[in-house]
Amino acid sequence: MREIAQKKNSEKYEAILSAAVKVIGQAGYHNAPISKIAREAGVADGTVYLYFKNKEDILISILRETIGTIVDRIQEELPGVEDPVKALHLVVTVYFETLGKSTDLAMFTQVHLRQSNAEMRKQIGEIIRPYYSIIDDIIRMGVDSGEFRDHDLRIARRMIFGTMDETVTAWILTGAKYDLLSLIQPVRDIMIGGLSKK
Amino acid sequence: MREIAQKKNSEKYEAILSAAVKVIGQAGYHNAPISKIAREAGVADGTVYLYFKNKEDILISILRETIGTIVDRIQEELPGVEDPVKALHLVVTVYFETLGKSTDLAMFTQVHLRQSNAEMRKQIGEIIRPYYSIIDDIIRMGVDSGEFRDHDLRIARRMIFGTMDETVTAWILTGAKYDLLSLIQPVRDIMIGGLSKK
Amino acid sequence: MREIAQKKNSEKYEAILSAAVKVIGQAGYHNAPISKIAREAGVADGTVYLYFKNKEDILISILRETIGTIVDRIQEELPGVEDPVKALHLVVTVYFETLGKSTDLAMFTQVHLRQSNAEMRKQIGEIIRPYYSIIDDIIRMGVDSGEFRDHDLRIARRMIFGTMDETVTAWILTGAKYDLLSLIQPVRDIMIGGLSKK
Amino acid sequence: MREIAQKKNSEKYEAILSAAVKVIGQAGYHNAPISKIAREAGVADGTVYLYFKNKEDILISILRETIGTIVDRIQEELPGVEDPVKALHLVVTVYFETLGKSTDLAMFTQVHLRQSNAEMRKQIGEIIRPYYSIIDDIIRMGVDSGEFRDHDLRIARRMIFGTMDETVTAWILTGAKYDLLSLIQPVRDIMIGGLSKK
DNA sequence: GATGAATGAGCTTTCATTCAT
DNA sequence: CATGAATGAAAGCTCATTCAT
Repeated sequence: MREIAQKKNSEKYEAILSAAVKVIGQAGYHNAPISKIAREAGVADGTVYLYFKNKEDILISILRETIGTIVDRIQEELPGVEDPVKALHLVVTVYFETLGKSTDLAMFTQVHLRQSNAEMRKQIGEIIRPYYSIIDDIIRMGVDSGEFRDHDLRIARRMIFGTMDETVTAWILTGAKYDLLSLIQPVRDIMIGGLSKK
Repeated sequence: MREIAQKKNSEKYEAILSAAVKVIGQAGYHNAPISKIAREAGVADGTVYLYFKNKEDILISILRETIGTIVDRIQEELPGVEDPVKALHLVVTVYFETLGKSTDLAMFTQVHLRQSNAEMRKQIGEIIRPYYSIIDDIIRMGVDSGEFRDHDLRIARRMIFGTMDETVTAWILTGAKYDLLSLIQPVRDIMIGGLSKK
Repeated sequence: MREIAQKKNSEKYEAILSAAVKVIGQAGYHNAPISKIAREAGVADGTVYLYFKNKEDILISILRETIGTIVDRIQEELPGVEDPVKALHLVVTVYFETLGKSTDLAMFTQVHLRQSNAEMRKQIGEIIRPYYSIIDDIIRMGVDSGEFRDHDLRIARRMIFGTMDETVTAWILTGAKYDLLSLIQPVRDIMIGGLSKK
Repeated sequence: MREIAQKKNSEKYEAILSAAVKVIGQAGYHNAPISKIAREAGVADGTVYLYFKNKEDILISILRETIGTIVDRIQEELPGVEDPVKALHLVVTVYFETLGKSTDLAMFTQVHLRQSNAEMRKQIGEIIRPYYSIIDDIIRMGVDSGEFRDHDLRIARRMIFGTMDETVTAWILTGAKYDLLSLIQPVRDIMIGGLSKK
């Protein structure tokens, strides 16, 4: 098996990933043949396998890049934020901004990524972990500062993540007819309500 | 095409449905050939098509029965409940109880049901609608009674549904190692926090 | 295997045959499931097998009855005809009248009957033989009377049959928009031309 | 869907087509699984779909090539022929020579091609049209030269085509035991008789 | 005689992946 | 590095036929 590592900055690697987001986002994982992705990327079918181990690897890679981008942005801006409410605002903002910019990417993340088997879900879980860690840190920050009640961390995290997730899914599945960013404030508020002391 | 209607109470219909929950729940929709479901149900492949129009119809039917059961139970018990907090408690309880009883069913609902195409999602949406309606009614009840803040209905609903959904998904994907029912109280509390006035 | 003989006059036997002509005539042999024929005939699927050995047997039986009717009518009227031209006129007339009356039957005979395998073709050949004999007799009659040239019998027969066949096929495949009977005269004339001495 | 065009000169394209003529010619369209054709052609099942859209496309393509060859040959030689009788002779000759050379091809054309549904018959009709045109032209030529009576064009064409068709069908269905070419002369003669003035 | 539920063989088509060039 | 022709396994679905009732 040829080496795939460190091709990740190649032009074709990026082209294939973009093509995959578009094709899978619009047609779904099981209606997105490699040949279609390759054509969209302007490469031959076989070339895809020079950059990705297999079709699943494409799915995973997209998620890794997407979540990577989100986590990077948050970790870059978060250090300057001391207010847990503002921190949560940042998390929601980055999430909504990233997915709100591209319906293909949103469809991919919220809908088609779900078409995965057990092994892939394990990998997905690991990729998402740093994102969860950030949320956990914010909750802890709020609890320490006395602003939040002392919730079970997992429950609080799931409320935050579940609310964001459901909001974006509903947005994309109803046709992305409004600006997702307009929901940052109310979504953050209802979360804060759930977390805060009375 | 032979008539499929009103075979729904037949023994074989139930057998196929149960087999499908089990096989799809464990292997996933796209790794669950009809032949596997049929074998599990103890019938011939062709028999499946005497009871279901096609493979998608099985998926939809399972959801309809599951959500149907949940909605029925809630609508049966809800009329006697006047406190919105208790009403929400009921909703969470029925949801967690139903899915907490069968990991196959939970896997099916939380994970594999997501493996659907555009057309199926439309049907799924219609089946789930009454469930959303119940949640909306409870929110309105709370707002009217002055207990809840006057949230955007959709935001509030998504927070409630997203939180429950994420909670069950996390439970099932981490191996269903604890009793889902133990989370009813804290999940309800964090939701109420998000909805309530300070 | 149960006895099928002598059921041929039964009401259900006729009902199934009629239904088969209609269903096969409209949908084609391979799009005419037994279940569809049975429903059209108002009987259960299994009942068909009390009257016919299998699906092919239905096809054969229809042809036998149709050709039988045609041959019977011709043989009934032919003895009074001494002019070979008039005899040929009779043959064409009966053929066109029989098929011109029912587009389902015409589609069946001219189009869908062709969907047969080697074994069936053998049977079809035997059923059609008496029809060929009649045509042969007429040609001989004309040759004996000095009206026709002394053609190779088979060639002449094929010209006659081929011309009729092609005429009816063209009529039915172009939508049966005109009266088939209007072609009796010109078709007969061109045949006679081919057969006659200069 | 990958491009199929212009693969028509490929070696495999020809191999599949030949295999299809053989397999369908011997077993019939509905008894000729793609797998059998592929094996006969020495390719994998999937390869067939690189060269043909689907199974019907194979049928149509064979006809197109066959009729194409016949029409091409006739149109090549016809311009030099001014006698309508000789022209008709040419038409019969080319038809009989082409089909007389290969019993598989004859079986295909005369028997199994009939196993088609409505949509395919439409396409078949269009492919055959130029062949009909040639016959029509010859008839007109004969009428203009005063050699033929002024027949209804369609009747005359059907007599010609029906006679040839029936002749070849009878030849192939009786086992191709004699040389089809020996029938050119008598078949032509009986046609000419039908067309000519007394 | 009649029913119709049940069977299971069989077929077309798709597509991830490989590998000779 | 790149190509794209070729592969062949895999799966959903239909339907002629049987047989217990």
